[in-house]
Amino acid sequence: MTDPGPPKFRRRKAARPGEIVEAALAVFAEKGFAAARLDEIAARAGVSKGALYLYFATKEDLFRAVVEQAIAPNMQVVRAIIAAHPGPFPELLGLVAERISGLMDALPVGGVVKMVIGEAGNFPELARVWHERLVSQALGALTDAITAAQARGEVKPGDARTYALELISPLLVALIWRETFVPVGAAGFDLPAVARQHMATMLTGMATEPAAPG
Amino acid sequence: MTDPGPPKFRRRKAARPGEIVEAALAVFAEKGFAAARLDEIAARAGVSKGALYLYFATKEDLFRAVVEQAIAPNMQVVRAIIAAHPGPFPELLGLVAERISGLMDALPVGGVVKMVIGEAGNFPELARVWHERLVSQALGALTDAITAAQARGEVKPGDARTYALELISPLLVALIWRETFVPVGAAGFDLPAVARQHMATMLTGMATEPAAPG
Amino acid sequence: MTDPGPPKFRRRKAARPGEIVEAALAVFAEKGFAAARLDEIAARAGVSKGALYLYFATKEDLFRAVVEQAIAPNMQVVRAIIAAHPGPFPELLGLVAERISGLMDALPVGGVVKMVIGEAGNFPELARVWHERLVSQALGALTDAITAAQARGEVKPGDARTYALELISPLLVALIWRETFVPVGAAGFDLPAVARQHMATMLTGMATEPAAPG
Amino acid sequence: MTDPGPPKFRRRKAARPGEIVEAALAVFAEKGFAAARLDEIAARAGVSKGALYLYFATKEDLFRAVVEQAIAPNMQVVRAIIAAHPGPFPELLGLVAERISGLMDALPVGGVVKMVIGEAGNFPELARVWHERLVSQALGALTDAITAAQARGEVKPGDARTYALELISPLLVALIWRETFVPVGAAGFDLPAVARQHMATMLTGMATEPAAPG
DNA sequence: AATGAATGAGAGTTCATTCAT
DNA sequence: GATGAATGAACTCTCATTCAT
Repeated sequence: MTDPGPPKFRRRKAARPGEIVEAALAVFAEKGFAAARLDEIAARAGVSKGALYLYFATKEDLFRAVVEQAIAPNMQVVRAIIAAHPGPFPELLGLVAERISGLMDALPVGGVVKMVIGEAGNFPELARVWHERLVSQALGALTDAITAAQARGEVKPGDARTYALELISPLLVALIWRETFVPVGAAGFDLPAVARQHMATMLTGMATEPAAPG
Repeated sequence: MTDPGPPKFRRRKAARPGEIVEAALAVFAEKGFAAARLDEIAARAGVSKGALYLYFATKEDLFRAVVEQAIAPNMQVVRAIIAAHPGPFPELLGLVAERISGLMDALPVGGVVKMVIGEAGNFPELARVWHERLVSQALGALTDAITAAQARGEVKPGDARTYALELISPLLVALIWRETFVPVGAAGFDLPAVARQHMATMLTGMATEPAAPG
Repeated sequence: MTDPGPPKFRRRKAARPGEIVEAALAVFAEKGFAAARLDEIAARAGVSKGALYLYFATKEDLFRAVVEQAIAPNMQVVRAIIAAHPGPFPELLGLVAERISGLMDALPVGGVVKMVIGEAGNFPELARVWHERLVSQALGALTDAITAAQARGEVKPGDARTYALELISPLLVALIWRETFVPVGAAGFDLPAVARQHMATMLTGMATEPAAPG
Repeated sequence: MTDPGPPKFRRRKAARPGEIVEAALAVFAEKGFAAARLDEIAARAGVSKGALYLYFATKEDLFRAVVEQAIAPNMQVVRAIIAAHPGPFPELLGLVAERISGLMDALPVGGVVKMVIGEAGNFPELARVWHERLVSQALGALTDAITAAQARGEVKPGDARTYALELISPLLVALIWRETFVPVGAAGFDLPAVARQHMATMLTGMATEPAAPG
């Protein structure tokens, strides 16, 4: 995301840390922090175990880098929600339905989410970073949009933050489901389909009653 | 040179395995499998490390016992859903709203859910057991009830399993949220309140006709 | 040397730390801190590598214990010097000559001295402890005795602390010599003999001139 | 991501090995062989770690070069003693007092001595070299001079080699003291002053008759 | 049944050494 | 010649597991 650096003749140098973080992400997401072996991370990154220490001081350091770096791609989700802010309510739901479920589907988010949930207790700072930079941003933007829609009379009264939770949760659970139960034979959920059906349900469920009350 | 230890009163023998599993549940839920230390489990159970091996052959065995034993209390949730099967649809939602959110709130489910999600990759058999005995039962019962309600014309067309997912997810996510982000300062969700609002929203959203008042 | 403790039935427990420190002293004295291998210490103590960690948290901790424990036996030297305090000067030299050279000869002091000199730079706290508890005590007691002898007119004017250094140094160097050059074929020095000759030389050299000056 | 490093001016090639040995001497003297890092040596020499291997095959090789090279400057001490050989005895002591203590004070001998003592056990060949080329030469020359003086009736009977030890030891110990205890707050010894007082004491102590004035 | 000192395989980490550039 | 990224053997340290008591 940052280092353009001088494209000198060093063959790998610049690419290495990225490759290592990528490999580490895969292993940490699969196994969790404690069960992940540096041997395996190194092997997947195609380097020796010692090479990891050229870029990261400890296993924890590498884990931190992984978790923090994993925020970046998911920021698109947050930005998408924030960008939708001022529009009418059905438009917001449409956005959530298509853009966000699409992103969740395309990016390797599932393993990361699983990893963050599983290690939050052992690495509270990272849980905090995820909350502050990503989750609370997304939930807050949605909440604000819903509050605005309520003020415009488009959405029923009710706790806006809870509405936001209601909107997002099925997508998240479908994602976690894919990581948790699909590998042992359960049928998965099609994220975009879930999103479409859920948004339709929520649109009806949250909308104020048609302008002509009995 | 070390701690004097607790007074050496004898303890009823039969209770030991249960106490151990209880202590192990707490530690596994907090740390995950690999990061959990048998030392800590033994200390919390008030027994020596060696005593664990009188009841469980390995750490994995103890973990399996924990995960399997943790299914039992949650079976109430499943049974509650199954029992509600034949009734009219709003009754079902009422049940989910009150009984299930209440159970989730009361039982120490959160840590267990986190643990299952986090370790599913490392212990697929356990993910399978949880899926087969608990999750798929609950989801299936709900799905069947929804299908029946659709057949009765009470619920709109749409994928019934997805509807079931939509119904349960916010409760699950609120639960995970409590485990993951509340400890680092985030505001929590009130499960019964979430359940009530969500069920109201879903009732309107899923109903065949605009929810007729009275 | 100290722990009487309850002579319970634990077979080894009480003796272990002492055995480990003893083995560690031998290896550290031979190799120095960094070159010493925990494998070798454990093997010499007749325990497994892991057992070291039942008693000492880290290699450094073990080293500290060794260096501190090594002070105790050498305290005899200090006490011998202090005890000699009030007597006439030739008596003091006699004491140094026989008692101290004998102790130095009998105790395994040489390796310890070598070790302290070699690691003082890497472990300043230990150098400080040795200085405060042992070396400075011994030198101070000798210095005081010399000052007193000067006041009584038995010893020539001159810096008393330097006189103390002059008195002890040949014994120390003979000790270091034994550790350093004897193993590669050099002839050693007989400590008691060195002490006797040196004390005779110093007695004459330090004494005030016979009462009748030219 | 890292340090920009020093400006890349080329450096005279021929000086390299010398600079490396100099830097290595400093680090080895400070830390000992095992605790010394080639990284640090390279950094202090202002070269890359790889460059060390252009001149020295292994760390041990470099250490050997350092220890052998460190003999050279100290040879002056030996030559000074040898040169004093034929003169009368008080002249010899005067030489030791002034020349040698001055050299010891001026040259960075202390660290080297500490290093040789500390590593003699791990590198016996080097202890041998030091003994043969330096220590035994110096001690032998002094011993010969003392034997000659005894033959001339200037010095009392007694073991000449022990007399030589008595003469040199306080200087050596004062040197070691400076390396070992002064850094942790102990008061140091002024080498020339120690030498002067000690030689005066020894002159009286060793002389055949009570030092005849004039 | 119960203990906890002891084990030892295996983990993370360091660092002398190598080699493509 | 010179670099410094990369290696891998060897180290310290951890912890599930065992066993004499």
